[in-house]
Amino acid sequence: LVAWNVMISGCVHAGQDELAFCLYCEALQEGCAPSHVTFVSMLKACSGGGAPLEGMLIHCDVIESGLQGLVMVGNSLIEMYAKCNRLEDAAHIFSKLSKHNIVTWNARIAGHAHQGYAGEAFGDFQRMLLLCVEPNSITFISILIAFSGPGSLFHGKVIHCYIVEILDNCDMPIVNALIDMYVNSGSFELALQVFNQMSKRDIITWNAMIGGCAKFDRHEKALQLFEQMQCSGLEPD
RNA sequence: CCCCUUUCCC
Repeated sequence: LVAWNVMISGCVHAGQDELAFCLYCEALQEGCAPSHVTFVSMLKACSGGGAPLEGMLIHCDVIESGLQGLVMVGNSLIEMYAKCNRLEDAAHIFSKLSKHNIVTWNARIAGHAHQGYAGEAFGDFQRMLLLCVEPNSITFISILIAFSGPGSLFHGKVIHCYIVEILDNCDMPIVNALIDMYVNSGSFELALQVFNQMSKRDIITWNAMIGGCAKFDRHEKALQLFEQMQCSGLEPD
């Protein structure tokens, strides 16, 4: 079983979703009982390709296996339905899951955020805080995605302040998400301000900021940053 | 083998 899981998760990581399906079917035909690891990988394969029908088939197998109560499996089901644009089904899984951990909340917040339901995402965020679930980096990134759009600059700033207030040092992915939020919310100046204040930058930081320059027609600034990036020793990708 | 996340592509 572990051998099957290694191959299946390997395919999913490599983006070979259909191959993962073939292997999954073969494993079943050989009488192998899938484990929660198998399901997590297979549900990810369905999310990646936006394959709700396959996802539902896997969901049926999950129920048959009796593993549907495991929080990891539930989280993967929520993610799969959210990525297949089926937020109602994701919500249904969420409500039936007795144990919600930080990943469960993050999956829901990210699901709402990516589909433009900023209010829902923020509501989830507030509810998890009320339940005293500690937000982590991924929570903050997900809520920033919710407010990455025209007209949400104010909310984005509020979240930014909140993050600064409760975190003494944000890690790079959060700051990268902040830059992206400001770019998409229409404030090039604030994005640049955050960028300039960073002590460390990775390739995503540079890409986000250079892409931001392009969106605001600041081509000379984009070129300048591009050169600066290479001076800092990073290769463009 | 082990669930959620940020740039770009789609």
